[in-house]
Amino acid sequence: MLEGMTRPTRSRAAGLAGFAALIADETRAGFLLALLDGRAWTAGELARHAQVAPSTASEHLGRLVTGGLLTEERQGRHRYVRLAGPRVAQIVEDLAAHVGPAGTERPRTLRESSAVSAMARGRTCYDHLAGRLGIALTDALTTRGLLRQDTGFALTDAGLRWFDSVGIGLDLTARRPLTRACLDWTERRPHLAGGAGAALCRHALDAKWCVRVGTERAVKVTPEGERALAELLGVEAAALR
Amino acid sequence: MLEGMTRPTRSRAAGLAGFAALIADETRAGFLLALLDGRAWTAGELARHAQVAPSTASEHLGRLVTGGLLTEERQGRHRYVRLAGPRVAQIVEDLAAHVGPAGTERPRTLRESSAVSAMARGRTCYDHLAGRLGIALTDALTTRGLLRQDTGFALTDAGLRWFDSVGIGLDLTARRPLTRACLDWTERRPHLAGGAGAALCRHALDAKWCVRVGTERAVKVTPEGERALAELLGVEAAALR
DNA sequence: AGGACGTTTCGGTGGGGACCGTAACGTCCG
DNA sequence: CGGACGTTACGGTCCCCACCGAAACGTCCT
Repeated sequence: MLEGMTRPTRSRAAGLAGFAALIADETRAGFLLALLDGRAWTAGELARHAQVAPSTASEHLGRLVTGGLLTEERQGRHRYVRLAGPRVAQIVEDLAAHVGPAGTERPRTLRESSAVSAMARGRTCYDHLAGRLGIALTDALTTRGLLRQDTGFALTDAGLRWFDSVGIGLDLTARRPLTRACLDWTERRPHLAGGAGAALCRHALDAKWCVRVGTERAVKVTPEGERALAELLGVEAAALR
Repeated sequence: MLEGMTRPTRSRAAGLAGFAALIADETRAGFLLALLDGRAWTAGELARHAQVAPSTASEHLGRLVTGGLLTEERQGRHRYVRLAGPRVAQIVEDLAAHVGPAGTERPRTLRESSAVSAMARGRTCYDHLAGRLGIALTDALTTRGLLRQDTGFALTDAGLRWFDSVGIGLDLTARRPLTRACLDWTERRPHLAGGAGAALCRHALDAKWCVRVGTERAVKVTPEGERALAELLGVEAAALR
């Protein structure tokens, strides 16, 4: 029996290939990685970032928006784009994390080197915290019995109370899962993502526990942040450096 | 300041794009979807499945193996390939699930239609169970308090005892997470994956709770399986049809 | 040994798409 | 109103790569 793919299977393959093709271009991949900071960028900013002509960037953005990876907002003569949502961010993260170890190249200049080490110390990963900072928080939550990792990756009842006591609201009714393990590509270990990770990150930035540094995704912990994290989670300052 | 991507960032973009390019071809995507059944296929089988010349399939397999998506085993004149591991399977699943709703096309013939409905009823998803069967098991575990989904996606202590009592061994020391939510592209809901999902699937096949049907990933529940699932988890037979 | 079969290598062809420059279109602002 | 600026539409070029067939290479079996 000359058994080929049935048509629905073939159609699925075409869809999968088409979707992957949106990411399978260095310029578009650069856009997506930049947009992993969770903010909105203009077309021109992305063009300069990826070092291509504005017309080229415009075409790429058209494809990414049509393909559902990005959403756009027009404001005057500007075109702002951002990742279409947590689902898309997660896919890009997962792919980037899988590639991470192999695709890494050593920094050559001082600027590059310090940018890399700032990213490794702490950064945002779309809407949650990553890098050593993200790992330190995840570890602290775990050792204090607020987060369980042995049977999955879930907050405990004590963890729910902790978020409440700190004043970080969690939406337990959201369709989005409350916790999710996001693999860190600098630390090679999972850190807290999902609704709770996003809420924690938002609170950390609002309460000035950490602030964005530079133009990219890097963040650094403030002195107040060190105090708060030591008091609330027993995080040692050394783990944040 | 003419701020472009730093070299490490550029390199990450190239790596991400290169990896995505491995999936961004309809033939290779078809291979990967076929291999999501978790078994090893020969080069010729995949060539016929995707309806390309053997030489073409050979080239594609070379790229997928080099790129780390597949592993190969040579046996005599045969070249067996399989997905390189759960991590790769998860990435393909996630991408396919994200594309799923848009890329679907209606079946035209009776054969196609019955194949589709068999897949929707129950199938393997690399190493765990999916389709209505996977959902039914996940729901049953949840309503019986063996699996918690509200604060993440994790087995409870009662859940650990349940697996033990049924005689399904779980490796609590494995690097791989015990539970993970895998989004089902027919049901649009999460089902149990990860180490526990794989162990459950293996046991279900070993104990003949379900058997593979057809040449693809579809499985169907046996009468013994219906009895066992009703007794052990309170699953009603109607939920499996 | 010899034929059948699964697989691989190689050369050649064709198509898709990434890129740019130019020109046009809107918007903002003096 | 007119110039600066961000963005887009278009035409054209170039390169990459998916594909095939033919031939070669191993392996299995008789």
